[in-house]
Amino acid sequence: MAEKPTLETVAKRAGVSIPTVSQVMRGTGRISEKTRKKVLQAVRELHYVPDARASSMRSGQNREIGFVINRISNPFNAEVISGVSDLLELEGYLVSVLDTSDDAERQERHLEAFIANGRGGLLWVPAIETPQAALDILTTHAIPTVTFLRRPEGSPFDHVGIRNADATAVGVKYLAELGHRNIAYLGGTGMSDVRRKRIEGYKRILTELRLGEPVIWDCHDTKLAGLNAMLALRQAYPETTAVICNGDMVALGACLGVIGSGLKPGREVSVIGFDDVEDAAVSTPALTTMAVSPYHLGRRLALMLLNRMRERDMPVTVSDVSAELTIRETTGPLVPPQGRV
Amino acid sequence: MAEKPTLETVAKRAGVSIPTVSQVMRGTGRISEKTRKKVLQAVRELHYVPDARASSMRSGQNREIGFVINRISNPFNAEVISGVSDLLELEGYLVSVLDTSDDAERQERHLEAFIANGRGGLLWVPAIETPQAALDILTTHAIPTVTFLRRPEGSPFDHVGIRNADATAVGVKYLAELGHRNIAYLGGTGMSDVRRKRIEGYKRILTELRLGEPVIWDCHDTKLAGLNAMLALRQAYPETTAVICNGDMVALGACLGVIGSGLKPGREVSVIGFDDVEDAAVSTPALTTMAVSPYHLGRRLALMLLNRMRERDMPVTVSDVSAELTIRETTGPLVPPQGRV
DNA sequence: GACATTAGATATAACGTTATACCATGCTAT
DNA sequence: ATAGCATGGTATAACGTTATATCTAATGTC
Repeated sequence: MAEKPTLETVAKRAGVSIPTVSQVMRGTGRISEKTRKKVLQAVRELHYVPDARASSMRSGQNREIGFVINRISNPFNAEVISGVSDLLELEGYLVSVLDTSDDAERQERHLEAFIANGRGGLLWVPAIETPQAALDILTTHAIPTVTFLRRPEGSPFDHVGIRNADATAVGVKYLAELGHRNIAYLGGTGMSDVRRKRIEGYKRILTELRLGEPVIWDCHDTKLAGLNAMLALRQAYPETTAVICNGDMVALGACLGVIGSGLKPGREVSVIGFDDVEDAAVSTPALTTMAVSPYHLGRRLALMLLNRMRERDMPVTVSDVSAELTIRETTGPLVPPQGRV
Repeated sequence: MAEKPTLETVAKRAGVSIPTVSQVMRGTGRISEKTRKKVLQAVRELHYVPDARASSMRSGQNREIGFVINRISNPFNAEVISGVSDLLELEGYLVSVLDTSDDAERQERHLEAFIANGRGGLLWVPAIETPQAALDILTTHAIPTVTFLRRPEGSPFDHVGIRNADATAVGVKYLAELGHRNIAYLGGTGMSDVRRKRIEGYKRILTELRLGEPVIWDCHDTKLAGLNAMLALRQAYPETTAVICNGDMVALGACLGVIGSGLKPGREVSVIGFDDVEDAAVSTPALTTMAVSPYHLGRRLALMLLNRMRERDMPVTVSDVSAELTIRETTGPLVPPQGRV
């Protein structure tokens, strides 16, 4: 039932002034060992916790960092969050995560709330249909921001991403070397920056290697959607013998679809994923995928934000890391439809 | 480069006083349509966003709610977060998520930060080794709190959980009816409230049905851990023909382990999971599991917090929902080890 | 012994809001 | 004409901190 303790309460109990308590809490100023002890004692007794709002308002500093992300539940994102948190917490920051579900309106609410709370910095995976206004509001409020994965048109922010076009090309090329000629791109909806780049790489290598016409099949980024999409795709384009997917979840679903058709991934149909989530190595058959280490990507992301926060007028940095072709069991040489060659 | 806009800036530009702007923003007080228009115009021009810290400090209200959770990346938790967010955002609240990784020290930092920011309410999955002190600090600061899944000893908070003991007993009983006599409990580490309850139910039904001695096998709550644990378990107790698992991830891993031994889940070894995550229905073979709807659980959780926030001195409520046996393909009648009966 | 220096503390104002109380008007009723 | 009352707005203080300036002893210097 006790009143919420404040600096004043503590000061009274310790028999000192308010600024003294404040200085003890922060370890600044000149304080004798004797009064320090007295104050800390009072703090303990009252369970005093400084009010971060008042503090950050007055000092203009906030050790809380926001991570506005498109889907918390995506395992890839979840691992990124781990990497980010581990590094930032070591530096004394706190990371709180806001999920937009890729909904631009929800995202706008979150960004506003973020600004309203005067947070120290922002990590941001922009929602797919992010309007220019969202960028503007962040710049006018001078929020240190680093975007992740998706980089909106004309963004003035630092960025950590993936070499999507190159990675996809590498994957398709590998499939071509295995003898596949009808290679589809499976997964994703709408035209996010990421997907556009990947499809760009896909088309580029297709024409470069003089393979067939591009086949692009939309679906959401879940296993179930991948499963259904794979079935539908094989119905529409039965000549397809290999797919490269927009993400591991889709790829894992696609494998289930292949199995469901009585075939075997890596035999009749080859499947390549993207991300290398934990499950990829563990599922059966183990998924061939374009691997990036989400945990380390998270650390890099956090690091870049720290730099930006320390040096507000650094030139804008864009850091794209490459993905590595990780060959497992869902890819294999082309086998002719029936009988032997 | 413009200064950060405040009520003062807006007031000056609109040619009115500070309180007037404040009232327009909140839609309170008596304001003529004419000045309202003027003020809103100025707000738009300056991209003014109210400072939530100042506001919540003065008014004692905070529309931000924290969800301190043990593992964001757990798919079950991720779906709960969706349910929570959807409901609370509809009510005008903002949900920010903090991940403890089941680490008591990290959890303490998060709870302190939570209090420091004077958030409106707390949803909390306590870390496994949560000390009494963590409960104390929340009560002394009078934070409206609802715990989820795990209920610490002597907790004074509202709670939403699962009828763990009963659910586990139902699952084991079903396995027994299929003819299984050697049924192991697989998964979990340490003795969280949840696991204790489930094991309690497991042992109770075992003695009630006069089945064999309990076999309890620890492992972390991931697919990979489940896989390895299953292999080890079969090594140590080859007579085991059925397992009930601490969670779907473990169960899915266990199935992989069974497959890896050249056997088939639902045939030689039956597996039951817990939670019914999205993957459970989609994996092959589809997982039999004790289903609770995480999304709806999340909504219920959110609702309970809202009640508590509105009515601070309501009696403490504990709401345990029951899980439903959802039979799919990983359970089947006992088949004798070799040859026919 | 006068003066500067330092250690150890404090008084005061400010951060951007909102709650409360108050003050002008103009209008109605008598 | 004047009390009474809405209507539309403002002055002021307070929320809990921290930055800045200031103050008092005690110590050191010559």
